[in-house]
Amino acid sequence: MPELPEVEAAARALARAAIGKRIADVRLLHPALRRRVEDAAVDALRGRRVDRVERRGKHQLLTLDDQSVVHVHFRMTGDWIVGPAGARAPRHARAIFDFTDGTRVTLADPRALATLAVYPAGVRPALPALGPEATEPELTPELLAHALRTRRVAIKVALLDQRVVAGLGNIYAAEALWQAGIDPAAPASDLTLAQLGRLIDGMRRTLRDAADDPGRYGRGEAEQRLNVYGRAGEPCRRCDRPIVRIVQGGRSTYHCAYCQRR
DNA sequence: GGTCGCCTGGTA
DNA sequence: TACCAGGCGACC
Repeated sequence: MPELPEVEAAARALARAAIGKRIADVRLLHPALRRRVEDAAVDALRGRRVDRVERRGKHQLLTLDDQSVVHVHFRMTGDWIVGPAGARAPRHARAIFDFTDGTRVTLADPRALATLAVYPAGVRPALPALGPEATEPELTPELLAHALRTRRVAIKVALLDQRVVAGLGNIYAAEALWQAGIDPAAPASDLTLAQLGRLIDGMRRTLRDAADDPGRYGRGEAEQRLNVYGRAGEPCRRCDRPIVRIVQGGRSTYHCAYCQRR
């Protein structure tokens, strides 16, 4: 559940489930998480109260009452599952937070690529640099042009760079480019201000549509609102020509070669 | 510019 | 059995 609207929904669910509660126990169930987090750091969470839940880009930060911070990134397939403590661990449970009121939040993550880090009070969480989010008014064509001025990489690849714009993933980057009628292979620095304006509109529209229905994309109703992603060979909803799949930076890009030509 | 590794699961 | 997968960092 990796792109911004989904992480936003997850962070809200986490806030509802955790803020104000005291941690009774934390267990890391997957060796990849245990490798990354010291036992002592996990133990130190016991007895702490969750004061704040914040989202920055696709990162989630839980601030505890002693000002220590738990940093979680879902990567590809992470999600929160809220339920009663004492129940059987959900499928693909990788970490479990039990609260003293008898409730539980589980990090479920089939691919086990999600990351979790604990920062003691006074240690700043080591978040990577993040650009503005597409929905923020400070993101203007001029600012985007500045960020991309030296970037010869394909615009699709640049959009996945969270330092440029925070929150877009592989699916919505392709969708935004379709909305804007921009060739995903165009060098990022070649785009005109007019194109960048359309691109920002396309990102906002894509994210707004997704936020209306933050259910899982890739199946069910959510995928019906995708215009290009996963639709290779199917007709473009604007011009009826077939959507094509290309690979950029090792990842699939779907686009309409007619509507999105240079 | 690109590739690989991290992990596991779903699907052709 | 092989390929694909929504992220991201390390590396060439």
